[in-house]
Amino acid sequence: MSLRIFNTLSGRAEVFEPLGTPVRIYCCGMTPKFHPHIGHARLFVDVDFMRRTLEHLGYEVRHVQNFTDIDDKTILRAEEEGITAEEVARKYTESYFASMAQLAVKPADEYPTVTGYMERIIQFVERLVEKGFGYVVGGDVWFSVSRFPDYGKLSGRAGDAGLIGVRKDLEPGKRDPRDFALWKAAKPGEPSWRSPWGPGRPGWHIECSTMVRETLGDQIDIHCGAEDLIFPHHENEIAQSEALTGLEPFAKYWPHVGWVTAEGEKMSHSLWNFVTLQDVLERFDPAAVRLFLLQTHYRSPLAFSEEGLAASSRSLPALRAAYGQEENVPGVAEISSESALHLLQRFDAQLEDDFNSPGAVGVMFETAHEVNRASDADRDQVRAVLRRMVEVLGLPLSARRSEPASTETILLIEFLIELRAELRQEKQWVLADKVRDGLKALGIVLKDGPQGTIWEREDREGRSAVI
RNA sequence: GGCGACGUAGCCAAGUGGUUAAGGCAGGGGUCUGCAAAACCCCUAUCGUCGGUUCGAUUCCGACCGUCGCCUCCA
Repeated sequence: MSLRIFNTLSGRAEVFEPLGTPVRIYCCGMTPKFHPHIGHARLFVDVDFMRRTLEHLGYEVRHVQNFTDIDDKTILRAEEEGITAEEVARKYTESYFASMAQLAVKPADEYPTVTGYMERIIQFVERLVEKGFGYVVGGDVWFSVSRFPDYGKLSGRAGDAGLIGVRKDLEPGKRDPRDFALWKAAKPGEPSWRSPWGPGRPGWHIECSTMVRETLGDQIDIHCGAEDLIFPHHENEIAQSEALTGLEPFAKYWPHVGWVTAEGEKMSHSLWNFVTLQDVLERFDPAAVRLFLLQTHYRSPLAFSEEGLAASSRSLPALRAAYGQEENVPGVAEISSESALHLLQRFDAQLEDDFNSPGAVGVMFETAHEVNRASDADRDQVRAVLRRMVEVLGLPLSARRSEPASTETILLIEFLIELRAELRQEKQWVLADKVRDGLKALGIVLKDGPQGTIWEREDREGRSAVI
């Protein structure tokens, strides 16, 4: 088997054949104009899962993700908050990193920003003008779509069809309704940068073309982002980049991540119907949030729901128990148990089928059950495989939210367990149960097993940890 | 209007032209336990509707119904 990736460019899944090593991935990041919401989390968790899959399958990966730290929205937000656009970008970029760390999203290798690449963006626009793909009107620079015959190949909006829906009222100076801004002259009071065309700032699409080229090269393997970026953003990126370099494809594979909806509608900052990640991570275990997101395939629409999050939370204790605590488990390479290897193969097959995370999650749960079913001889091996699966899915199972219990608390609990053991020996069931119920009320759960009684702390929705 | 996605058990969600249609949550029965908890075993789906192709379709094609999205800033 080999990895297959759905490519928006061709409209079907294709066998993944990288251009070289490392595999170069660029992901359109966020505009830090507010706290990230669940929709952002979905994109970045899914992309992180793709990256982990590639690494698991033996590829070396170089992953770049940008921040659009200056645009109309950050400027607007700055006015609302009474701070500078720069401060807005910094504040919400920090919020992004805080939430992503909780979700165990691996950091990208580089996080370019618009402001950090301003000179090179300007040079990129200059080259496009020189080559006749851009034209200057006043302080604005426009990309001339008619000069790029391949326009529309990603989104399927070509020719006349592409015209429909484009803003009807032609902006002053535009020669063709499809043309889009490479550089926008600054309005009074707006942040601006000096350029050959006067003070202004980059159009929305040129930043990504520039940053891809500067950080990864003229042609890359995978360019991802959310579905809504297909048109016009990614379409325009292709036009700019391929026009400049004369090389195609600009990016070989274009997987696009689907929506998160809230109450039947697409969740978005502009509709104000979003749930911030901060808020969700406050109320639910980060591992449950990540699991919830991964339980839907990246291309399918995902309906946000508290019930879904709660269901994912409830599935964690069993998974954590099978995952185990401190035990040393063998490395995946040393595994000989046939059932363990078979499970891993089935897991990999799901990954290779266009990053089928729900399928992979299914195999992971089967593996967790197999840990309990396996013979003593095989258990560690199955557990090792389970741990690898959890790692590839990136579930932060071992992250612990609550404060560790103090030594005194632990001694006290152990004393009560001893006391209860004696009561049980004397068949003083009422008193023994009173101890157990009392601890339960404090969030301490006792479990009697063949080796004695163990205790766990129940934190939040369905979360428990052996301490 | 143009382009596209989706409709599988109570809920969420994979998947397949023909043996038993994953997995999670919820529910039911059982084993274990002093009772629980955990764990394990078992049970719960004629795959939106109507046609067509086929020896055979939930899976392919068409129509219809329903839900959602992009075409304007959007992850």
